[in-house]
Amino acid sequence: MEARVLEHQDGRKSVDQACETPCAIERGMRIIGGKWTGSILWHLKDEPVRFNDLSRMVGGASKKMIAERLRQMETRGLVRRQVMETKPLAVLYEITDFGRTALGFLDELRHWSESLPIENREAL
Amino acid sequence: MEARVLEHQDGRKSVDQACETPCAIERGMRIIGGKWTGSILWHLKDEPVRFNDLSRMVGGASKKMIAERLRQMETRGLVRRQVMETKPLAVLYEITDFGRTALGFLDELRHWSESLPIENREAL
DNA sequence: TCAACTAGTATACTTTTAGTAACTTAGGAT
DNA sequence: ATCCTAAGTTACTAAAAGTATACTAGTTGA
Repeated sequence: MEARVLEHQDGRKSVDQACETPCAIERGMRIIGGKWTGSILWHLKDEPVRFNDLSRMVGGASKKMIAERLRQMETRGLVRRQVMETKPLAVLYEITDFGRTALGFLDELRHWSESLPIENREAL
Repeated sequence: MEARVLEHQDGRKSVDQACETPCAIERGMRIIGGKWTGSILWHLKDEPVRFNDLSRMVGGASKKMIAERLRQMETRGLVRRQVMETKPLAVLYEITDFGRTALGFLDELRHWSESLPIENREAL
């Protein structure tokens, strides 16, 4: 993280401790920063939610997107899928303990986002 | 944020207070969650940085990406571009006070990301 | 019987984003 | 002359994300 620019005697430059490739912030963003990922996780924070209810909650995202994200989040261990063998079968998505560890900064992000001036909100 | 599922007498369902379209978390992600945006901002936290130095610091991103992101961040008020009329002209990018307000959760994200188990780090 | 629900999948198509690589314009050093 | 630097831009390609419709197959209620 502490990248420093070095200047050689011959004028060439190089960067010490550059983020070779994705540094921590970038890696984190790739796990939690995907479109809809944060929203979905947030909506699961209180209780397990069924697929269709979830897609109703996350306005703007199509079922295809919700399904794709949920698969991805499942393989990454953020959510758990459980099938309830009830009459009209129900599939519940539940946040995992690991998923819960991400709620902290999602909440910070939410606060930050809500405090934004109008012009920044508009600029979605 | 507090979406609730309502069941009507006739069996139809709807969601109360659904995230009509992008809720706070989603909006925030669209401002700060773009690819490289977080990294770039983070690298500006200590001091203004020149364009090429920045692109060396943010490994993996091309100059085109850095330039695009910087333009976007500039219009969103996260960074400021200042041209120094020195012999070989220098362009400095500086974080704004507004940009600074985002450093809090970027740091949280960094902590979270660094604490991830290997299998999640690999899954970039 | 009809319509709406469940949890998706399938298909097709468009748009947006990300990525590479080469190029520009101008100065400085070897 | 030739190469390096700065700060980008341009052209093109590839991949991701989006839309929208239709479909499965079984359930429930009017």
